[in-house]
Amino acid sequence: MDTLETRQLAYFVAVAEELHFGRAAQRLGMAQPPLSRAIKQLERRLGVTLLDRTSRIVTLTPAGEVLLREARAALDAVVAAARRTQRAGHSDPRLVLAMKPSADGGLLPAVLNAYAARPGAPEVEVVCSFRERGAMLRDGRADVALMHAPYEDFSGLAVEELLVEDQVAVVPQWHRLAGLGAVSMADLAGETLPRWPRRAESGSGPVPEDGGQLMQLIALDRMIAVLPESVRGHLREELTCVPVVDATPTTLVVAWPEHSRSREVASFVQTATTVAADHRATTRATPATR
Amino acid sequence: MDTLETRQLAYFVAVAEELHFGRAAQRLGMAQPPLSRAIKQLERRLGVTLLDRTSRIVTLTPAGEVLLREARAALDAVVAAARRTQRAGHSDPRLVLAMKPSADGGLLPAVLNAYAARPGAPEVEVVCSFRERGAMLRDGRADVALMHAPYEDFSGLAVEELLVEDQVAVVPQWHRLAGLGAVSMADLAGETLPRWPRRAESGSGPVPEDGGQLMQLIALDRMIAVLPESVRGHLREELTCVPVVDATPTTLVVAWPEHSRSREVASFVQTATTVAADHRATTRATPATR
DNA sequence: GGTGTCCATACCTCCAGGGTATTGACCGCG
DNA sequence: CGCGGTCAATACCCTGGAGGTATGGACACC
Repeated sequence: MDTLETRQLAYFVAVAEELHFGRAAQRLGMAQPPLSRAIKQLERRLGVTLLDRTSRIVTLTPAGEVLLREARAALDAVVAAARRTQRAGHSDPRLVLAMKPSADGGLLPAVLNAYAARPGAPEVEVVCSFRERGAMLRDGRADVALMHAPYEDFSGLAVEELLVEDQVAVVPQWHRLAGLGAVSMADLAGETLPRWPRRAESGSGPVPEDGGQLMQLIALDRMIAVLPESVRGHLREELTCVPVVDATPTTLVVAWPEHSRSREVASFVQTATTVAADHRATTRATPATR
Repeated sequence: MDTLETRQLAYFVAVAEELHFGRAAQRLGMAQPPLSRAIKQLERRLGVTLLDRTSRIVTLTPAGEVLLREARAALDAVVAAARRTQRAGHSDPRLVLAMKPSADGGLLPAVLNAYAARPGAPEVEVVCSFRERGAMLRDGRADVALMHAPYEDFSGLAVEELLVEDQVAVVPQWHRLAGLGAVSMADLAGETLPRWPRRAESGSGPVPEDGGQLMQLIALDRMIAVLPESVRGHLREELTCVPVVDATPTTLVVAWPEHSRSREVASFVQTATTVAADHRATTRATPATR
């Protein structure tokens, strides 16, 4: 038996996500009957039932859930292959760095300068994405990313630690906590904290789409947030922040797709780690400048 | 533009590996012209030249090298998806453990017993592979593997350390080093050591295909080997071993495919780590039993 | 220049993937 | 209980593209 085709995987993912052949077909831009056939053929090929369909409702079997997970990963790998190849071929070598806005730990400028100083270093294109950086690495839209452990999913990625940051609570200046020198997590009880959806779970409460929106919500006193202390440099006037003594520290890491150890990526990672090491040394020497 | 098909990737990999359209077509079980067309179509689709062909010799462009790497990974992911799905569906849940023969650090029996004692634990099928365990995890032939850091490629895999082992030199009993209480790497100068081909490099010297063959070669005085000390328990009569004081210690790890965090795998990993911790504790209490 | 090698082109065939129309199972509702 | 509504499955047709054969054309070696 030869390997599955990506088309089949994409079809299955669509159906598994919609749990509805009609809608899935619509989403795929095709009619429903061929889709039904394709899925059935896939099941025959694997010798496994993937979906239980009672002409009223469609559900995933355990095997179907496995395939959904695996198929997503495989499709990511395929589109990543295409994208990386295109970028490797289309002259103009650029390194795409993905990051969350204002989440560079304050050392991005230094890193970019140091990297640009390297002989033969390509131009670095910085793209900002609030909650997609892992996926961007996996599917080839980005080459390296700044991410925060332990809050993100690093499967398929290689990482190198840059620096450990304590966390601070970001609050409006007139907030009850604003004057305090430090607070603990217990002091935050009762406050609305943002919900970071790990995997598209629709929980209750607001889900900020980007950093600006988050800051806006905080300024409006709708919520407060616990963030790495390097946000201090990026706060708008009416906000301030208070150290949270017992929040687990967050680690800024540089991440890249595991196998693609290109010269440019390796060089960037190395630059970033050395700059971070310097940074740690100097801030330790002159602590708490603010 | 929609995604590449696995067929195209497989075709490209074949050509890129053979660097010869005729042989690649033969290997794929098809005629040469359609293959040429398919590759050309792939290049058009990506907008990138993958191969330089001068009607005499075929070479990979840089972009082609990128695609070769990426395509292999993507194909692995696809076949892994199929295999894991089949295993998830075909009743009879078994956990497949891949290991190198006699490379269990002496704690496999305890791990298997402890795991079997867990309620609802599936049967464990142990498969031995001398130099394919990483690939077996990546393409879904195995669920977990015992591997040795830092000698293997762990990209795409998650690992958990089990135990650190010092290394010993395995030599015939009549060998000049056999009587010594310990040796250093310098003492091994001039000896023939096995070449472990990382990625199908054909270096000089013998390349043992499996452990038995290796031991045979040692017994025939054709070579000696530096291995983790837990091989002591598996040596044939005419061989002995000598600690190598300055060899970098090797770490026995349990590895599994990064995203497939199934209950069974997680449970096995947990069992293995606790058993290993116990093992470390007891061997520290009663050191050097042999 | 002849010959062998090897990739590209031209042209044909055929099946698999896709479309339309319809059936059949299941539910809700009057 | 019958009626319409919703979906997936089935039946049937049709077209594009994957694959095959024959041949051309570039290049090296003798």
